[in-house]
Amino acid sequence: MGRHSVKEKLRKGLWSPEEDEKLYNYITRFGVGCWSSVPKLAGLQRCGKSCRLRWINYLRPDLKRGMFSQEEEEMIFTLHEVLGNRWAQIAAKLRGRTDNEIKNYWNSYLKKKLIKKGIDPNTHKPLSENQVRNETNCTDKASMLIPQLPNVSNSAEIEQPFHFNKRSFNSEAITRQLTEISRNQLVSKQQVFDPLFLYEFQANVNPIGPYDHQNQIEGNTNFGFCSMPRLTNFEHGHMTESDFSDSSTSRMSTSNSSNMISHHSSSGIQMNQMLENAQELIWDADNKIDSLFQYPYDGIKNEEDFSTNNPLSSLSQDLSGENRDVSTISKM
DNA sequence: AAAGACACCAACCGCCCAACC
DNA sequence: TGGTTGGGCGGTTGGTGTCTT
Repeated sequence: MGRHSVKEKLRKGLWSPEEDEKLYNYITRFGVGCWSSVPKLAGLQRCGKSCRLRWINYLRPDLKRGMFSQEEEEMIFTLHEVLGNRWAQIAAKLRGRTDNEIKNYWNSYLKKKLIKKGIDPNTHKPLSENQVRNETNCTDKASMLIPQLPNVSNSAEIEQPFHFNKRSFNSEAITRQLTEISRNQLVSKQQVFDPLFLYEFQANVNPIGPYDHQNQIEGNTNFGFCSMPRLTNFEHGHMTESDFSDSSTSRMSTSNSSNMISHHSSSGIQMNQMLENAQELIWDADNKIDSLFQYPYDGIKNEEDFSTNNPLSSLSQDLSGENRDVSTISKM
């Protein structure tokens, strides 16, 4: 930071749709070479670092965003127990999620949930009674805001409407969903090609092939940027019920959207074993996690096994006893 | 209806490390 | 070998929306 010239007037704060468009167009066209040169080449009044962050946390086409699935919550919980606050490493195991997103989710939701369960979010060990009392006092209001939901042990139950409070069902949340939809519209138009292509040509920038990126970009000139989540997209009046459910369904169907996740998920036995393996390798977190995920995955093939054998299952169920997805709300 | 409290999250900050010269 | 630069990361902040009183 602070390495740019003081004379330069660099913008800060929220990104405008125009800025997003410039950055997106530039990266999709030329890939990422040197972040420090990106703003200049893309015509942005931002520092390279800011561009990088914006791309990684928001514009990247392979971002999943939306609500976290049960599997993802379990993954985060398990990984955090082993890795601690190494959000980047945790994010690396959750494709489509950013470290920032996971960090925020942890701090705003999972942490409180753990405390409420009497578990120290730092150590993942039970809090003493005093600690529980103190923590609970500190987070009473927050706890009350966390929806009290029935445990969900199978996907069918997830489909059922969950109890929600005002906070879990508000226009802000929906607006975020809509923003996500808008962003997806942008991205989906790009996904006539390999969604991961960017990574490929980041490594080997070639604006021409193997894809004709220019044509793709030019063919996508009418995508809608929506960079400021809370200011979008009602005003456009484009949100139809089908839009809404389509998008939420895509997130809701964890069998689809979390294929990537289930790729990392496993049966309870495997998960248990993985955790044990990981804990034995505590001196080397990277190796630990790699060992966690070195097993072949074919999704959670037996959720009963998972629930029965995974020591974290009861918590996980409680943690993710809801699938806080607007699709369930939309059914109400 | 208004003001304060609270929650969420995008973005920033500052540090660290590796690569380069 | 030491200085500079760029990228990555975790912690923190500030803006905004919602809820409560």
